[in-house]
Amino acid sequence: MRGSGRKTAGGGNAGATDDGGYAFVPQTYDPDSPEGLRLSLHWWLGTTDRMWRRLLDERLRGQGQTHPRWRVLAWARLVPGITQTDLAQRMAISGPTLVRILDGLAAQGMIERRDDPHDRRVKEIHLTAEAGPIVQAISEQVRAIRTTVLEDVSEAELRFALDILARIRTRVQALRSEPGEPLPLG
Amino acid sequence: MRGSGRKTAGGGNAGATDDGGYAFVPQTYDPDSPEGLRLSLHWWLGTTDRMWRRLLDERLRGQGQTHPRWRVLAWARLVPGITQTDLAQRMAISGPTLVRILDGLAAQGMIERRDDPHDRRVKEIHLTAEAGPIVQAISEQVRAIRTTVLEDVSEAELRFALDILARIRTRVQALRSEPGEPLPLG
DNA sequence: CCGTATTTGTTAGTGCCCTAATGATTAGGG
DNA sequence: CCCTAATCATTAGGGCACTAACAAATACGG
Repeated sequence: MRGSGRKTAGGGNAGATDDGGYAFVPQTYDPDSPEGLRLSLHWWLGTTDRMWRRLLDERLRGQGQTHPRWRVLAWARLVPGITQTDLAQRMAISGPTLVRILDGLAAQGMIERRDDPHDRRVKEIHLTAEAGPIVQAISEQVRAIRTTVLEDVSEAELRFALDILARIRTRVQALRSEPGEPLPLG
Repeated sequence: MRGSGRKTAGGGNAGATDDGGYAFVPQTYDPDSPEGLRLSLHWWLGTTDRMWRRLLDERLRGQGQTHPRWRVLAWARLVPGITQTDLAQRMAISGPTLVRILDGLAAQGMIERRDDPHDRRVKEIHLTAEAGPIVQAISEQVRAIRTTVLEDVSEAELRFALDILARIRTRVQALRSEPGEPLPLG
């Protein structure tokens, strides 16, 4: 079927099952060694997230939306009149990135930017009247997908996974704070 | 400092610590409820991956590289003469995406595309001579970062996390195979 | 009160990711 | 043999993410 064997040296724990092309892990190490486990976790963390996001984008495309656009709509419903700076922080994206997403949603007529009466620098984000039922429908759909995706993970396992992720983030942040010495090769 | 309190309704489990703006979780539910746990896991799965990737991009920028570019270089070293189709599958990205990355690396003189002598459609990807020491240095740096990031996660926990991620992917794939019924709202 | 610093949102430019469509080449069936 | 189907790489175009630089407005210190 796929990958006719040409130049297929090295790693990859691909079995016989067709997983849509997500089997390969670039491992030069024993997959059961600590080093191989760490490599695998990095790989599958990113790959699992990307697959999940792709599923959402696929389902939302029928409603003319995408995952980032949907997140804006969800926040705009939860906090009517939210400012762009606040929104960007909550979504953990930069200001310019948010501007593009808002431009697209405004062009669709889903949101509108209103001037803040107290501070003329600020703009309030509001859902339009037409957006209401669409946001409601997407909300239920997204929740159903999330429930199904995590159906095989118990509550205790969810807490444990969250704890592991938090430990990883702590280390990542510690490294980001460090200067990061340059490599010794011009 | 940040988020002066204007229109700060709804969720967010932001504490007093400055975490760089990654604290907000869009929760309309009790964070300790199963629903809130599922929402949190989805959020932190994506956020943790993005933070880790950003750290790598930041450290690799000094070498004129990025995370995706580095992954190409790693594969090209492991499988000399790998084809673009094979490479795209192993990286789990699309063909056109890979073409752009290869264009950038070729412009840097890090890789070169050679014609396959047996099949004139195919092109072999090879590292250039100058790339060798750079790839070696980056390899060690990336491995060191990965080891540090996962320092607080035991081997048993790594296996457990990999198992949970695999269960999630199984469900995601099952949903992607389904037709995905359209929402009932024009 | 005035000049400077900060905040808000924008544009410009780069990179990565996708789908759809195209050209070139190879493989296969009648 | 020839015509069609499949495969490999590319181009075209859209969306999301970033940094850098900027205009407008507000806040603040002297």
